[in-house]
Amino acid sequence: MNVLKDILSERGIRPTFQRLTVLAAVSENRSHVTIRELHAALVKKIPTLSKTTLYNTLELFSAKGLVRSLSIDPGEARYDGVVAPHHHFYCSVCGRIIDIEISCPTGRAGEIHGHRIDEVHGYFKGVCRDCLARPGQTSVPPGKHIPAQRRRISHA
Amino acid sequence: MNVLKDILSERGIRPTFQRLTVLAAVSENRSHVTIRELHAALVKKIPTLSKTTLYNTLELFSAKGLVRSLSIDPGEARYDGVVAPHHHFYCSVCGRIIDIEISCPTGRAGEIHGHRIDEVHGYFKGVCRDCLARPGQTSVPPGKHIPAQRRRISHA
DNA sequence: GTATATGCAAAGAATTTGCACTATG
DNA sequence: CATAGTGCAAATTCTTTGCATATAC
Repeated sequence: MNVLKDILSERGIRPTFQRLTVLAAVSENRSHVTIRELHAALVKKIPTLSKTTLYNTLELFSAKGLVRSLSIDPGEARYDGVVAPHHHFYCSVCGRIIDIEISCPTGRAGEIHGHRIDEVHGYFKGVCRDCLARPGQTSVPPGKHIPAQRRRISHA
Repeated sequence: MNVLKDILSERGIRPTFQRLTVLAAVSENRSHVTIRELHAALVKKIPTLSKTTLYNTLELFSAKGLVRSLSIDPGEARYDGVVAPHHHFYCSVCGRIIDIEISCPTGRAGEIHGHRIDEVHGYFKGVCRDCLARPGQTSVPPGKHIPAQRRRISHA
């Protein structure tokens, strides 16, 4: 647990209890959490935790390169604890995000046409293997956006 | 103008005046418009045009492959009239989106690890050439998100 | 002790929904 | 005429802001 404290200190971030808890959650968890999910999970440990703190903390972490902010899910930001270059697959049926382990050679350049590149994002949209297999869901039209509220499908 | 009508009819979309106007605007305009921008531009032609219709129309067009919905700009969806595969560059200072004319070979596959791929999105975040050149703006920290309201910078 | 972080409540903005009205085939 | 599209207003949801309190150094 002192490792996390060092990670923050090294980057000039005050290691508060909230920040350490968030960093632990995002690092362990291999998933791509939303503020909402993270808040729901962490209020169990910190009952007074506010979403404001989560917004502040995750933007700070993102600026310091500790997490990556994903704009895949329309209408809700997601955060990835894995900073190493990789791509993502977004399932338009269940809303799940799956890691795709390829990296873009072009992004390494650091600049394109004079524009400074800070981040490289690659993602694919479609229907995931599980949703394709699930009967009655096979004919989902491409490009259809499913709002967050009615997208909760368990992949048990 | 009858060409646009045919484009819609061919895909089983009723060619209403609103839809034809939207299709014309998105096709001509090489930019990546938001609902807000599109509404501001089109109320001049159709004073009664509602944002609801724009949301409906653009989602329909996206589902039919006439436009591509971009989730690059955090907090606001953008629509691209160019469907051909290409990437995008998002400037975190001015919020502008610039086309990057490279295409991803992996995306052509149609499927990855059993997941069906409908769309391929690649984008880079950073600071654009113009904003780098503008004095006093050169030290923008990477990853910082600028809300839409205070991001209006003219590139005249 | 001072600067910074947290948390609450309220404000702001994008998107969705319900329903009456209108236009298309 | 019947079906499908449009538009208004209200509701929802995500995100940001202001300020008082609490915490780290």
